[in-house]
Amino acid sequence: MSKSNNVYKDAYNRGLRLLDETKSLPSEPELGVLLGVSRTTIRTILARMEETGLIAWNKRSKTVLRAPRPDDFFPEEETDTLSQIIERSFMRRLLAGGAEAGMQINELELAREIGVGTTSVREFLIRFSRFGLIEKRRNSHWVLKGFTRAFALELTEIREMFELRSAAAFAALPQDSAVWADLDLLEDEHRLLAREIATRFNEFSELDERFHRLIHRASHNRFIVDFYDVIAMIFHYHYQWNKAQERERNEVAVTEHLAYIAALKSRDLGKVDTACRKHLKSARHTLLTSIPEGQQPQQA
Amino acid sequence: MSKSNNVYKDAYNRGLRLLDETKSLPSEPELGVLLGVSRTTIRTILARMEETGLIAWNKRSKTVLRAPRPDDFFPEEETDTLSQIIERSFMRRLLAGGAEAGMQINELELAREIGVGTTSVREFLIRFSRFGLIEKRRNSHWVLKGFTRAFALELTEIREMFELRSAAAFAALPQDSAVWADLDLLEDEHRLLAREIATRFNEFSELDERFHRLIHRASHNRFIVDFYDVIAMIFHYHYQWNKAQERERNEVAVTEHLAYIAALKSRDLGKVDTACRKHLKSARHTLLTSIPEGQQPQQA
DNA sequence: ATAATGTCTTTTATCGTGAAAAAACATTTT
DNA sequence: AAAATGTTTTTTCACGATAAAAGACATTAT
Repeated sequence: MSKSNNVYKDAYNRGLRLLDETKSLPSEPELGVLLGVSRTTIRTILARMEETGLIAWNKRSKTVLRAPRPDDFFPEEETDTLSQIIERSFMRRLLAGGAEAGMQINELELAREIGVGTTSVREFLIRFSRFGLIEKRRNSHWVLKGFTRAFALELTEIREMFELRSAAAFAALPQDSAVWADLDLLEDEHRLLAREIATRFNEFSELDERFHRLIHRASHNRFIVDFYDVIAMIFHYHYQWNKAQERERNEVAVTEHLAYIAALKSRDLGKVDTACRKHLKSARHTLLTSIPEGQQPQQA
Repeated sequence: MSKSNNVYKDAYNRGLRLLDETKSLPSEPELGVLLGVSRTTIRTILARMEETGLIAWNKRSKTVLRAPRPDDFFPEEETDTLSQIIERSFMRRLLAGGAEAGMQINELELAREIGVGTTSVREFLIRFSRFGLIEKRRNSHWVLKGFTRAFALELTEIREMFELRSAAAFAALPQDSAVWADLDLLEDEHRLLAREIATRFNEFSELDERFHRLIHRASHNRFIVDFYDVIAMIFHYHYQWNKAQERERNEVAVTEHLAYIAALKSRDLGKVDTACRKHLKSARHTLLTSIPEGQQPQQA
């Protein structure tokens, strides 16, 4: 097993959804753009669609024969990239207990446990190291620094610095900038979510990320934009294992976002600063209270 | 050739220097700590030292028989890590011209050109990506973003934010903190260098890095500390290819550092801020003037 | 009994290999 | 002739294998 065909399977699944909408599929290059894969993969997909009787394929003509059934789809778990699989596996071990700071990480063991090659694990760890949770000892093992209170504080310190700056840059953007329309759209989504927060509170995470990324992008600084990956990763996994008061948390956050948006639209730097600080403060507080006390970082 | 023994060769070379100082070598574990390698490697080193008649080795006794000659040392280029080799090779291509922004980077081609496996190149690129100069297209090639004016501006923006904060944290450190002694030592080195700047100006880089790292460490924030790696990398390579006005540049910088150090020692936050800003401003200016104008980033 | 040396086992670093996917080139269709 | 399809080549991704290096265990010396 040298390389899984998850790119094909994922694109195939997404391709199935196109069948509902049209009576015949567009050209191969067009499909490639639509699904974000190469023509090679598109042709593999079309070949299978023909095989399973979904379409009749002859050169340019790709006629839809029937609507896709649930069993036409590849199972979800087969569409994940290896690095997603490794990441999930690793994060589960890290957050779902038993991961002490200072612990050493064994590439070979991890690889065996997850059932993948060592190369993939190595590459994952290298990529993951930028999150500041692990560190490599020169030609030796990796060391886990732990998801500690210190980590959360260091993370939020940078986050606050970056976001305050980005928010100020955002407010200073000219009126004809496209971001204002994006902001309006996000505002509407926030309003909608606020109204139905009782049932849809779990949809907030995704909205939250889009909102903050929009703001960070105004900094026009790749280091600031990229740093949001660290924040997003931490929030994503952390709140997956910590659902305490999720509804209340998100309800408060939506309200703060709306105030923050209003401040941005006022373009009054003072108001922006206040609203931003208020939101960041409660975000930090939420994160910190969810980390057990007394957990001290063990540094060499 | 599955793995070069550069760890051994480098440790061996460093080990040779120990022979000048003593008549007999310490125990194997002690040597391991001294040279930063495992006992396995120490024993390989001792075996060779015995073979070449440098020492007489019998269990605990490791008597020095003769002083090492120049030809006892392994050639410098054999002591480099693969990633160092790849990095140098890559940076030469990047900085020494011909590297347009938007250009695509081919792992296989790079690997062939340097004469290493693709895995090592891949791992290097992943590690290197945190410097913000390259970017990966999802399951496809890497794209060079280029060492442009925009890059330099984004880099210095973060640098200034981080250093101002670190400097303030430094000045606020209690009098009994060990850093003040470190600062005194660095001050002495600066004074010494300032006196002999005419001949030793090329030694400034190394001192510069140590000084700024000391300050950044005061932030107690891993993201700030780690970010200095980006700065150090850029400065290291950039000034290796750009020696224009090196002496003048460094002369000014030494003076600014001394003022900066004095400000820190005064523990007056206003003075620290002023001195720090002044130095950072001239550092930015120096970096920017060395980048050709009109070179625009090509973004998708 | 502590700390060294001697020996054996495990892990890391790197390569070559092969399938998946992308990209390039050639041919046909509109 | 522009854009599609058909075909071939190249590149990326991931694995298992192997030597270097680290680490663990057993034995011996002080």
